[in-house]
Parts: sequence; C-alpha cells; structure tokens
Amino acid sequence: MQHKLCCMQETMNTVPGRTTEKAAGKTVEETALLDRVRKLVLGGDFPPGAPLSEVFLAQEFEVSRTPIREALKQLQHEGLVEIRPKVGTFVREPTRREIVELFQLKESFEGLAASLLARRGYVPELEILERNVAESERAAEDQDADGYARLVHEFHWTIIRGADNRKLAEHYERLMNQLAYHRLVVRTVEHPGRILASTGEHRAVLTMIQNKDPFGAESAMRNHVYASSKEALSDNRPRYGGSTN
Amino acid sequence: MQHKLCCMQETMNTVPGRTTEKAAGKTVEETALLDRVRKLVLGGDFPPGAPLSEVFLAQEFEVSRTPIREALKQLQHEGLVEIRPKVGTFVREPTRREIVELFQLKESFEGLAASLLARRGYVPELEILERNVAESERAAEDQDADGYARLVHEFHWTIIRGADNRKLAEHYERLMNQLAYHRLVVRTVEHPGRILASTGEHRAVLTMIQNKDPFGAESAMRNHVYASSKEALSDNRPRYGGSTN
DNA sequence: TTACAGTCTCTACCATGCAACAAACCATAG
DNA sequence: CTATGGTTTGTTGCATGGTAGAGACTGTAA
Repeated sequence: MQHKLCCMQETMNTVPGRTTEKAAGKTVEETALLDRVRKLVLGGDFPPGAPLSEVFLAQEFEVSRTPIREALKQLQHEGLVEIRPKVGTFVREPTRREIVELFQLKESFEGLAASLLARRGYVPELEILERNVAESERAAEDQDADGYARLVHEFHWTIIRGADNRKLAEHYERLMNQLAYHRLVVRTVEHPGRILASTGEHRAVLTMIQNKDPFGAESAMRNHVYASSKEALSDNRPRYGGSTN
Repeated sequence: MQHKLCCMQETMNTVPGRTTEKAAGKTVEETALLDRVRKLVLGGDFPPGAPLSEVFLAQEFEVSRTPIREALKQLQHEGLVEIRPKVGTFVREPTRREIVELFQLKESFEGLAASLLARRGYVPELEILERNVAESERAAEDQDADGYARLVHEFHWTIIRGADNRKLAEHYERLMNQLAYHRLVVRTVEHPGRILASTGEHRAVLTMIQNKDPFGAESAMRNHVYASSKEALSDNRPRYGGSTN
C-alpha cells in the first residue's frame, strides 16, 4: 500500500480558463484550432446528436478539411464527439451512467493525488493550498459563488499538480475534459448549504496533507469528491437547452 | 467513501494477444494499420529515438501518408512515440520515472476495480476468477511460467471488466498500452519465489471480492499491484537490446 | 399499409502535390 | 580552433480531387 514517488511540471487548465497554450507534440495552430472547435461543441449551440461535418467546420474556421479531421479525432478521444466511420461526426451526449463512471474515477484520481502529495516533503503547493482554502472560506461567507467556484477549481488542480505525477495529471486532464460538458450545464453545482460543507471538507483534506498523513488525506479527499459528485448528480440531470443555430 | 455503481461490454486485450478487432469509431483498416505500426514500434527493431518518418512507414505498409499520420498521432497519445512538430516522429523511451508513475496509477485503477466488483451482486466474473486462480495455483506448482503469465493477465482484465465501469476500462487500457513497452522488455517479471507470493495475493483478492468486502478487496488488490510493480522495478531497468535494423 | 429492392446523394477516407519550417551542413571570417 | 552566417535537404503540415461506403429515398408489389 505504500507508494514510491517521483516529477512533473506543466498542466493545462480545464475548460473555463483554457488559454490557448501549446500542448506537447502539436503546433500552436493545431492547438488553437482544437480549442476553437472544442469551444464550439461545448458552447451548446449544437444539441447532442447534431452532425459536425468536416466541410462545414472547414469553411467555418477557414481551414482545410485535414486539420479539422485531426481536431475531431482528438475530440472523439476526449469523449465530446462520436465519429461513425464513413458516416460523420456527431456531438455526443454523455449518458448519466458515464457521468457516474467518471465521478468514480475522479474520486480515485484525486484520492491518489492527495495521498501522493501528503507523502512528499515540503512543497510550495502547501502554501498555495493554505491561501486557497482561506480565500474559499472568505468567499463562502461572502456568498461569492463565482469566486468560490474558481477557488475550488484551483484547489483540485493544485493538489493534482502537487502529486508530482505527470501521468496522473494527464489522465486527470482527460477525465476533466470528458466531464467538462456536464460541468458547463450544471455550472454551479454547489448551493449555499453544500458550499459550507464543501469548505469544511477542503479544510479537512488540507489538514491531513499538512499532517503528512497519506491515508487520511486520501480518505478525506475521496469523501469530499464523493459528496460533491453526489450533489452534482442529485437532481439536475444534464439538460441541453442551447439554440440549434 | 461509498461508491455508486453502474456496465460495460467489450475491451481489447493488451499487447500480447492483441487481435485486430475493431475499436469504436475507427474502420477496420485503420485499426489494422494502427496495430501493425504499434507492433513495429514495440517489436524493438527501432531503438528509442529512432525516427519514424511518414514516407518510410507509408511505403513500408503500402498506404498513403495520411492514415500513417493518424496512426502516429494515436501512438503518440499512447506514449509510444514522440512527435516533434515540423520535425518528425521518434520512438520514445519511457523513463524509469514514468514507469513508476504508471504503476502508481495502475495500483489505483485496479484497487478501484476490485472495490467496484466486490460491491456488485452476483456476477459471472466471480466464477471465471475462481477458475482462474485455481489454474494459476496449478501453473505455479508446475513452474509453467508462460501459462502463469497468461493467467495473471486474464485475472487482472477480468476484474477490470467485472468492475462494470467502461470509462475505467478505457483509462486502464491506455495505461497498459503505455506500460506495454516496458512489459515487453522485462517479459516475465515474476521469478519462482515471487510467483508463489503473487498466487497467494490473487487468492486474497478473490476472497475479499467473494466476501463482498469492497475495502478489503481494494486494499488487497493495491497491495498486490504494489508488490508486483516493486518487483518489476527492482533491478531490471529497461534495456533495449534490439537490432537497429 | 407495410415490406422490400433499387437508386441516389452525402459523407468520410485516402492519395498526392505544394509550401513552409527546422535542423544539419558547409564555408568563411575572426 | 571557434563562431557565425547562408544554403541545402529532409521533414511535416495543409489543400484538394477522386473513390467508395453508408444511409435515405422512392417506387413497387404484396
């Protein structure tokens, strides 16, 4: 049950603040185009099942079909679209079941990350987390939902980065991309009561990490993710109310 | 810490017995080509860092550069090659650190799978596992290393499938693809002593699952994966002795 | 009305030409 | 000998035309 440990440097942020920064193995243009297409799909203008033909996207973004094709393959693989060979590409509707599955994975990933972080010696992430949780508590008091959501996002990513396991970060990023569709719809999953509980859970996780207690940290984090995903799944099933453009 | 639960149907097996079966969203030709290129890379004829030019592969496999390009993107993303934009594609050497990171993830994934499986009601996987472990014990007595390796492979995949979480299976498959390079080199990681211990650990995992004890199952599985990966990482650092062709 | 067969259209898939970039090479000057 | 600049070569990246497959449609017959 013990873990060896190992390094890591950069990870992209998830959708909300996704800056067009270069990903490894892709040119900047490729990344930019990918982001534009992803935004289009996530924007909600296309309902699930809507076709995304290569030619349409090509003239929409004023490039040839080839780079579009590559971007679509990437998105397929992120789970946002479905490619039916020889037929076409379609916006994919994540089923409720898939969301549940992804949340199970999220719990596992973040638990691992917390555990790995707690196992490390001194790391600058600890101070960042301390500040983050303090700010979260203030934001919760002030009922600042947007600020709170941003801080939560930062909290989780800081722990992932702090785990110092690049492969974990890669898988986590994939996961979050797949959840992004859902997250855009049920934007602020946390209602006031939940925010209070959530803040407490963040504090608990941080304390365990500060105590260098990997088991406690993992446990606390899993509890937190479980609670928060149960909340997210509670009643608000994914609804896609975008115009069909 | 409780888990909801959820289904799953087909997963491809990992490298050794990788049959050219159709993957979702790809034509059979695409999958076949991908497998051929993957085999070429994994075959060891190209040392890490060796260039894999599109034109070369294109005439090697008698197709155009376009499908080759797509296959390479897929392999990049499996971690087997590195694409340097505008420069070329190169066989990638997984660092020791990456292997460690991957094993950490493996532990987490399989722990989750065991836990989810233990949580389910009656499932046919249980009988398969029972037979599998029994056969493993016989193979261990008979010093049948090859048979044992095959059974171990089956054991782990059966649990992943039994977890009934398709997204988990997808991520696990990616992970195992990334580990495949390493696994080809240190083929049979288990020496006789380790095999004995390993068999016992399998039995322990199975018992916990039969007892419907998710925590115990997760714990036992993580212990097992940890022990087995420590063994794999012990001294045999990846060596690439293939001819340069 | 329904079932089925033939056709027809729309789509991805693949091939190939062209352009632009990166890096290796060589020559020249300090 | 070293450093620097220009040239040359090899590679990907993008555009576009042809092809073949999948699915929709229509008409016909039961």
